[in-house]
Amino acid sequence: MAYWLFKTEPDTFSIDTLKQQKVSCWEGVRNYQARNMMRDDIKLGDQVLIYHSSCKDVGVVGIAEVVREAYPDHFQFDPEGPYFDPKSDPDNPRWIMVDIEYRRHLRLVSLKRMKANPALAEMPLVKRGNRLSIMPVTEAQWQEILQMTGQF
DNA sequence: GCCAACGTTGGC
DNA sequence: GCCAACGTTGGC
Repeated sequence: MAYWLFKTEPDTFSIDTLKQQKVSCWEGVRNYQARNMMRDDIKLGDQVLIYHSSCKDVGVVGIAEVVREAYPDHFQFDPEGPYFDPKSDPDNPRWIMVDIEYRRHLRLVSLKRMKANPALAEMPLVKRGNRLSIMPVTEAQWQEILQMTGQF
């Protein structure tokens, strides 16, 4: 079982939305590096940290679990939607998504605290200018972040 | 709203 | 294949 961190803007889709829906597809990833991780590495049962970006309280806010592995992201074929990609071929879809299921909220672990923690220095998230919306998390980093919530 | 950093595009 | 221009991300 592997660990991941998924970024989301809570104004669009938050941990609360996920809790309401229980299971949600993770559509709209339009970055090749992130896509390749979903395609090749993200497996059923993997654990996911949910991270809120571009908002007041930036940081890790909860946990989810992968409940469906990569399949075509149909939003790429919706010309009215925000994730439309006119260059994607329906017979060979360019973009994929996975489904995740809500597990629990966590007490916020802010980006500020994560940046200040030497144990997390190697996370892409805390490195300057990183824009990956999906990134791997090591077991040590996972444990450290859970510790930082003060809940465990 | 600003702007630095990054990925993508397209001319050559 | 280079690289400048452009658009987007995302913290602040």
